[in-house]
Order: sequence, then structure tokens, then C-alpha cells
Amino acid sequence: MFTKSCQYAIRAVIYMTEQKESLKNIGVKEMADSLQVPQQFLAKILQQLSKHNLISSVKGPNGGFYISEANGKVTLLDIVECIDGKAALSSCILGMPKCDSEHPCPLHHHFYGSREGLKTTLSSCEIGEMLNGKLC
Amino acid sequence: MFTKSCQYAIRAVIYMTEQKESLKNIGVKEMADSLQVPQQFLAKILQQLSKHNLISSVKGPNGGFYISEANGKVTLLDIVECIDGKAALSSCILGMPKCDSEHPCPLHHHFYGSREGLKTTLSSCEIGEMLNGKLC
DNA sequence: CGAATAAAGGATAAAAGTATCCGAAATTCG
DNA sequence: CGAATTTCGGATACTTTTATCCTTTATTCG
Repeated sequence: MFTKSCQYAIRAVIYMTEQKESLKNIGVKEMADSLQVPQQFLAKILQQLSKHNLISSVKGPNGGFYISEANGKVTLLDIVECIDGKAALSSCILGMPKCDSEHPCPLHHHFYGSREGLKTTLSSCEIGEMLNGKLC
Repeated sequence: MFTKSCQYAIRAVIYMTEQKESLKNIGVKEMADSLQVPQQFLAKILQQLSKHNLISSVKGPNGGFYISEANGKVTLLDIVECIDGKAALSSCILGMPKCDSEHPCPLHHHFYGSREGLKTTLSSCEIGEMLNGKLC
């Protein structure tokens, strides 16, 4: 479904929203330890999210990652598309180069609904709302 | 969603059901050409399906792959699980080692439904029925 | 300023998935 | 039988993903 990179990204973001009370920045080390994922690999992923302004970061002592006001509108769909690419949830399920409602692959109609439902669910998960306790 | 191997497998099986009228066996070359996928790679995949008795095959001249009576009950879910593994559609969407309704990951409840729906759709696609024109 | 800290970024290595090559085994047909 | 055909099976190469290593850059604090 999702790549490992993407799973780590989602888990890290959820972890960050759960640590909201502690108003300090969260370091990669802490996250990697808590989530039990490889630290350097997670660092790359967080940097990618940060570079695309989905989360925020500060360098130096007491630095780390945090969720800014502007990041509040970011959704889980944004996270997924940033890490796995837009095609991950939109390209043909059978890998056909051209597949849409007019030129559908044999399974197009059977899976279009659940794919769209998935995207709807992901796009309804805003980081800002997750900070307030409600996940989706 | 599915690996390329799995996409090829599904497409090949669908192709075979569409060629039912021509009562001859279907060779890898014909399928690879029609589906525009690498022939040797497709061969491996078909061999794997054949070894697990999801499709049937005969060697030699005029040989190839075919769908036996017994293969009629095989579903697309069987195909997917044979190629991508059972975990592909059943393991935690966030990759957590233990994730079930009692110890759910943060997204478990949000995606359990659509995952099960996906599996239900796939398991309702029997090869035998596809031979008769109805895909799912 | 200088040392310590933590993200950023480049390079490399390991693992998994994708793809190709080639010979062996089985079957058909002349 | 012998040649041709086609799946079967092992080995190898290429590509992407996953993971690690190490240096640079920015920031904090004494």
C-alpha cells in the first residue's frame, strides 16, 4: 500500500502531533527511538517533508522538528504524496499507461471507488486537527 | 498498491479468460506481446501461478498455459496473494508488527473497512465466472 | 569567539524488486 | 528416433528502495 518511507513519515507526523504538550522541538533521535525505525533513514524522510514545507525544523542545540501554524492545514494525503509521489494513489491499479473512466482497465470501475475513498480519508486528516486529539 | 509482478499476473489471467473462445493453449510470447510486458519476466510469473495450481500449463509444441476446470474457482485474491504474498493485503498499513482491532495502529480503524472491501472485491472475481464474460 | 548540538546534504552500501540469459526437461510431429 | 517447440529452472544483471556513513551548515550557549 504505502512504502516503508511513507509509513515512517506518517508515523513520525502522528508522533509529533501526540507530543504537542511538550512545546519543544522533537529531534530525529527521539522519534527514531520511540518509533523504532532507523534514525538516519527517518532523518532523510523528515528533511524531505521539511523541504516541502509540510513540517518545520530548526537546527542547532534544542533544535528539531515541529509543526508550525502554517503546517496545520497539511493533510496525511499531502504527506503520502510528498514521499510516495502523486502517482502512488492515482495511477492505474494495473499499471496501464492510459486508464481513466473513458478508457478504463478491466479493474478500473471496481477499484475506483475504494481508491477515491482512501484519498478522501487521507485528505480529511489535517495535522492541525490531529493536534487537538482527533485523528481524522 | 500491487507490485509490477502482480499487475502482470492479473493482466495475464484476465487476458487468458478473454481468449477462451480459441480453445488452444496460450504461449508466453503471445501474452507478452499482447500485454506489452517483458516476456521472460512474465514467464516466471506464470510459472509461479502454475506451480501453485492457480493456472495450468503444458510443455512442448502447441503447449502453453490454460485454465482448467479446477482453476475455475481461483479468484483474483488468490492471484494477488500468490505473487505479492498474503501480507500484502493483510499486514498493518503503517507496518506495525502487531496491529489488530484490539491493538490497533492509529490508522487501523480508518482503513480497515476499505482494505476488507478491496479483498472482498478481489475474492469475488472467480476465473470461472470471468470466462463467462462477467469480470467480478 | 569557540565548543557543542542538531538538521542538511552528499556519497555509498545493502536489500528487494524487476528483468534477462541460457540450458534442461517434456511434448509434438515428421 | 530426431528435430522443433515450449515450459521449467538456475544463474546473473539492472533498478529502485531501504539503510548507513560522514561532512557541512546553522544555531545555542558558555
